[in-house]
Amino acid sequence: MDRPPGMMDVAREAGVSHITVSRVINGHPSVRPETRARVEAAIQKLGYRRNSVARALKSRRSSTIGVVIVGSELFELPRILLGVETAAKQAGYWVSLASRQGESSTGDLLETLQRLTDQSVEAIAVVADRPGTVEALSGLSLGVPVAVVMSGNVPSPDLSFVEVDQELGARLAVRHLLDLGHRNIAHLTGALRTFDARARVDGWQAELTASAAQGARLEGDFSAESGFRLAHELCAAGSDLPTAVFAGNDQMAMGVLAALAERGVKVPHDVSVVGFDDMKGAGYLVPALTTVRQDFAHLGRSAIELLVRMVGGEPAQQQKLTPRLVVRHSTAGPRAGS
Amino acid sequence: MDRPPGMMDVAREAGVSHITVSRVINGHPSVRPETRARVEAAIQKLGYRRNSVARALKSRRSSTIGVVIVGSELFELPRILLGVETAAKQAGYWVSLASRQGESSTGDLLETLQRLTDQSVEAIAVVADRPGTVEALSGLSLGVPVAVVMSGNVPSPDLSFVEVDQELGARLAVRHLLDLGHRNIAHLTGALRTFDARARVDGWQAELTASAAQGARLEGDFSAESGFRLAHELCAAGSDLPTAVFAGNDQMAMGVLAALAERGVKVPHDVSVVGFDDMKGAGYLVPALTTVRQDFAHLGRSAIELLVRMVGGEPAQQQKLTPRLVVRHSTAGPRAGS
DNA sequence: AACGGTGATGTTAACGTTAACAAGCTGTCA
DNA sequence: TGACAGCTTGTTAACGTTAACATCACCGTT
Repeated sequence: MDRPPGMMDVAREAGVSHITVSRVINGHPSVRPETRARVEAAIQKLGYRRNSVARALKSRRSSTIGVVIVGSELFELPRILLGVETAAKQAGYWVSLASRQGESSTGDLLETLQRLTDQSVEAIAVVADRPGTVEALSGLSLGVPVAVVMSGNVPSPDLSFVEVDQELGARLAVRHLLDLGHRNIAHLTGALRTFDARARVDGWQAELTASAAQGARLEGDFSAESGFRLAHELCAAGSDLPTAVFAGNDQMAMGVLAALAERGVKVPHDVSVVGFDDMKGAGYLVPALTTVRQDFAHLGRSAIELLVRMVGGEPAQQQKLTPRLVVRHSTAGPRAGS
Repeated sequence: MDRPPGMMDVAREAGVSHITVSRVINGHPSVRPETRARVEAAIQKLGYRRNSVARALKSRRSSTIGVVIVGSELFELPRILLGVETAAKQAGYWVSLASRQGESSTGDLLETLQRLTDQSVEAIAVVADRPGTVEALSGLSLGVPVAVVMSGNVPSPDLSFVEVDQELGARLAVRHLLDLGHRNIAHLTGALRTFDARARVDGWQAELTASAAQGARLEGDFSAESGFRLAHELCAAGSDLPTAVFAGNDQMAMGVLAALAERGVKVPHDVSVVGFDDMKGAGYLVPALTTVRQDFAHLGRSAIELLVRMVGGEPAQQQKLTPRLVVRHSTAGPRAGS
């Protein structure tokens, strides 16, 4: 025979019935040790492996979690994915991937989710950076637990949320600058269609008004190029140069540093710069970038752990992870004479 | 009833037998247009979706490709994954993820692969940066096509390889430096246990000896920190400072730039620096980094396309993608007086 | 000695699909 | 007219597993 051995084959080899084999495999208690040993020997001998597809069909448990990735701009996606995969493996789950490029027409999202449920995944994690996606999601009921990773703020009874507190992160960054004595703190935002960019703007704004400080806001898109361009704009604007810049993320901060270097503006002497993410190598920019660290692997892990609990019957919940300010050398007090 | 409708339900609704429904769904030619329409209406009405698990069980075609990720140091993994997912989707395949942290004990790798075949994936792509993994792989036969992504050079009749030509990339980088007039070109390598680091060393070495030039070689590990440390070592060594540094990747180049800035060594005036990868933002380092671009998405796409063809019966093959030198501002001719 | 309970094993029937074969219907040609 | 081809549709039987129920032996109890 060519096809891999099944329970029947093992059963024949061990001189028992196939159901006994099933029981051995699933660790069912009522199997005589001796029988168990015989079955296990047969399994060894034949190199039997359980057919997980048949198992999924019969038991309606696929042991698979679907992961949908919506925006591909997510720079730190791999770290999330790694956390997801690790946690899933640990919990005995598979990870099935489904990304969606381009803009989120709601129907298209639904189609992706359905493709996933067609596979009978037991739960779905949606990594989404756009509020639109979350709204689309909150409407439909798929019959499986869904957790949204990264975005928050759209409470829905059936959806779980796992996110790093972006607003808090922004506040930490801005407060750090305020503490250093800055009163004019510009914010070069990420793409405002994304959730995190908005939350960071909110945090920046809130902290600024709380301290009666001020600062310009220019919209970028998370790319280094946009940071570069906006920093130049800022400089070109002339007179009231901010003494500190809060960039939408580290990529943008890179662009800012590049632009300021081009203009001969010294960081942090003339202008302080703060990023967001703590991307790989952020500590080796020149100067080493002060930034807000997000633990992406943790994010992914939490999402899966939450989903596993939801599969077990627990209700949806919202989880906010706490970002951490990492102070390096791109921030300092404002120049005395300005 | 609570469970989703099956073919039987659709068949009843349309007044045909379930097998006709199957034929409609699979686009079988011999179904009368009128019948087809009736079935399609029933499908619409009931919101029927094919159960892909049952399909996989019966037809032994799961439409799933397994992706194993071995090293997690792969900085550019997400781009590969994106290419993989996109191509897979296009070809009508699912992507099932399985990463393996830590060092590659061969048995462990086998276990991961088997977990994948247990799911009856139709093909497996292994993203591996270590030669060890490839060797382990070349031994065993899993019964499904396997393609190795990233690593190359271990020809095996059953394995396909898709890689960016690392050696060529290194040669492009070094030749560029040679063309500029550099004769002393140091190489700060990536982790030498990885395949690409080794190939880059080879390329650097080959090009150097071909031009009777020279240069020191220091081993790093692809991290910015190692680049930083090694660049300092290089400077501390004293007298015969190289006029150019070829870093193992862009991260290391970042570290190099940081270290040189600290030492007051001007790039590119005093020393030229070349990286590898063309990571996001490489153009916004100070100075903008000359580097070798690898098209990772293309890599992922090629791997999947190759696997799909292999599923269709084509033999294994090796594919090398060509990297491209991106010249920016971190390279220039050596200082006249040195 | 008969009874009920428990623990170990087996029998049967799904899960929802597709493959293989069978059968009916239509139309054409000898 | 009958037969054969071709198109359409249906019947039956898997695929490999698990759930539900059935069976049987064995033990302690009354």
